[in-house]
Amino acid sequence: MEEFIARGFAATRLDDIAKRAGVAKGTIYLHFKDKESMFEELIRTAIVPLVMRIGSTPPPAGASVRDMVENFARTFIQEVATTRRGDIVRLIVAEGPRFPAVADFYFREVVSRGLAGMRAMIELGIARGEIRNRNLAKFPQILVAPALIAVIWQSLFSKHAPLDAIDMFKVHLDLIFGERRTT
Amino acid sequence: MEEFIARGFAATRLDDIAKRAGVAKGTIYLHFKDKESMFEELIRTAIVPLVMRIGSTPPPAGASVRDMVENFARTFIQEVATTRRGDIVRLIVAEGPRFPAVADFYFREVVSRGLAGMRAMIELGIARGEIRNRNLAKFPQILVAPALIAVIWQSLFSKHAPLDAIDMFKVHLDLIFGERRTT
Amino acid sequence: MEEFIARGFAATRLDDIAKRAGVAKGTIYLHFKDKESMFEELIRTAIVPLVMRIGSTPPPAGASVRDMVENFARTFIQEVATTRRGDIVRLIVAEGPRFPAVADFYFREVVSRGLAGMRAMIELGIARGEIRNRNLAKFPQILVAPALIAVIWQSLFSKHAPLDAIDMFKVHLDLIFGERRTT
Amino acid sequence: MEEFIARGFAATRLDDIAKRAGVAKGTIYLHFKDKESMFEELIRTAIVPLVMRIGSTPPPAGASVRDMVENFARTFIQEVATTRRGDIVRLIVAEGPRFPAVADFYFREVVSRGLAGMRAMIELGIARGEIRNRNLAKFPQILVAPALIAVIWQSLFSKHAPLDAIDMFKVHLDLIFGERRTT
DNA sequence: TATGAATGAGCGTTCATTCAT
DNA sequence: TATGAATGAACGCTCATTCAT
Repeated sequence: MEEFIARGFAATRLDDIAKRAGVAKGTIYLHFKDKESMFEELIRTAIVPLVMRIGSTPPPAGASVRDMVENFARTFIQEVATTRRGDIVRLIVAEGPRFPAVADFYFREVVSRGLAGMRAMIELGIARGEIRNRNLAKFPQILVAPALIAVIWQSLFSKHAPLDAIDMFKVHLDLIFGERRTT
Repeated sequence: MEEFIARGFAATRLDDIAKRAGVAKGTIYLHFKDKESMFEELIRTAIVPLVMRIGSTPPPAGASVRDMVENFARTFIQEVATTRRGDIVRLIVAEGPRFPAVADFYFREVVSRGLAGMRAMIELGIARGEIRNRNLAKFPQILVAPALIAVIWQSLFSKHAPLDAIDMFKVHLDLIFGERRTT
Repeated sequence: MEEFIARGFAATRLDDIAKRAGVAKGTIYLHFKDKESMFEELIRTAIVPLVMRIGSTPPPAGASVRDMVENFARTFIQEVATTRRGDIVRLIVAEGPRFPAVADFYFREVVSRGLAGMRAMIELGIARGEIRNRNLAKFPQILVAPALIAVIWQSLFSKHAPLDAIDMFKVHLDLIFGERRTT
Repeated sequence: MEEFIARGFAATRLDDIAKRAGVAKGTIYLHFKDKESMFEELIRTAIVPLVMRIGSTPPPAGASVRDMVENFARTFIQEVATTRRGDIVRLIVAEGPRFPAVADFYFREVVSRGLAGMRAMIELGIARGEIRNRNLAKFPQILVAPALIAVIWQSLFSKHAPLDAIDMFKVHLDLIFGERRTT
């Protein structure tokens, strides 16, 4: 996976994967049909812990919706956006169009579920009066957009200009939930 | 450029580029040092009209900041996000890490300028009282995040679930500028 | 053996042989030094029953030489030429030049013995007055030539044009022994 | 072609072909789609001069059918059976079953035409009273069988026991046309 | 004796790059 | 300036062979 992340699908050599895995080249073919299916399977298995790592954070009891979303985003940013795992997301963006199976899987397992979860939260926030804008439930993408931006920024521009993703997300939450008096 | 967009750097063959360009393969080397520098130059020259297309929209006289931003976003979404040009952005996200020159150029010419422009608008909005959240000026990324999301969504998931990017952006603007009474 | 017949030496995989034999791949190496010697041994052991099947037909008591030869040829054609066994002969023709040990063995065990037998018959036929051409004893190959042709035809051209090998052989015998009045 | 003859299809390496042809390996792919089609095309183009070499011998004026056939066979044996060209025939026998296109072509261009020519000669021989056995026309294969045997013998057994193919063929002709008084 | 996972040399094929024309 | 045939390094993949169990 590290090799695919570092070089992309086409530029990654089976030789390097084998070397890094500490096995002979032929051994790879005992586990995978070919390079393509290896890539797809690796992505698939890499996504599961990615989702787990996010989903496993239990919402604190008696928490406001804002706290829940903030918790969620903080976990994502700390555990994904600012680590090598974030590059998996970038890898999917990069190779998705040429690997429909990857894009399909990602949409099904991560995107649609994640958005459904976000939508539920938004609706809860609306019901509780924490969120005023009722249309937000139609576009839960807005809620997560800055987190995704953070992932991309990290890979491409962090050395040009560091970005405090958590701070950014808090400002974003202020837009949605209203500004807090204390910051 | 079309070929690079469709297949990525590594999977694109000079043969196909030459065919599409209507020249012989050898002719390419009269204009470019090698495949890498051709890619970098093409990206560079492709970005300019991309920026032009956005920047050229003159702000309507006497417009509110919201109108200006909305105009801007509408142009971007119509002219970039929902067309093949949007894939250039995705291409940069995909190949950027392996082509620092590309990422550098993109940051310098597009991202930093774009964000500076956004920041100026945000500050104008704050000054005029249109925008309440003063912290937004620290993170102009938030302003454009949904537009970028739209680009990525278009490439990867539009066939799974179409996304009305303009509607989404309007909701996003409502978060920033406050909800309009009439929609 | 079936695998070697179907695909030739080089294109046959030990994997398939092991599967067909119902053993693990490694087990093969307990019985054979390597693929080459396995091929040679298999050919050797396959030839024995091939010869047996032909040689075992007892000449009918009081038979004419022509009857003996015809019997012999009929057995060969029915038991070898028109069955999978015939392909062993073709396999030897195909791989012989690259496996001198195979060609040597085949020459020693089958060809020279078979020709010696044919020569004896021809001489008997000449002695009994059944065969007029005394020179035939110098080239017993002529006697069996149509049978070999039948084997090759079967493998290569039977689907283009079927060949009644037994009828052909009878005509051939007519040339040697003189035409019979009744057909 | 020499390489295929010497080693068979599967065991022949493109490297060796390129080396022998004095070109780089990649150059091969400017002329042939892949190894298989190269093999098929080479066989095809090798057969043409093979046929030409035989068919070009003009029948001597006022020749008997026996003379014509003998001439024909002598040319075949001298120009094909006892030279490297004969191995092309053996190669077809060897690889034909795995290359239906080759077997088909060979049947169409060589076998069926050759047999038709032989049949015509036989019928002429019958008409002229040179050949008594009218059934021979049904199996022109018999006429050429010893010539084919000679080809195979040459490849496999000539070092064990040399075979005078021309002498053998004369005896064979004696069987068909009747023995000549003088030899 | 039997296994089958692991090996790695070797093959067919591709494609960026060169250069004689 | 333009060509495109030729190159050959490099890659994905196969498969005969080995060896720890």
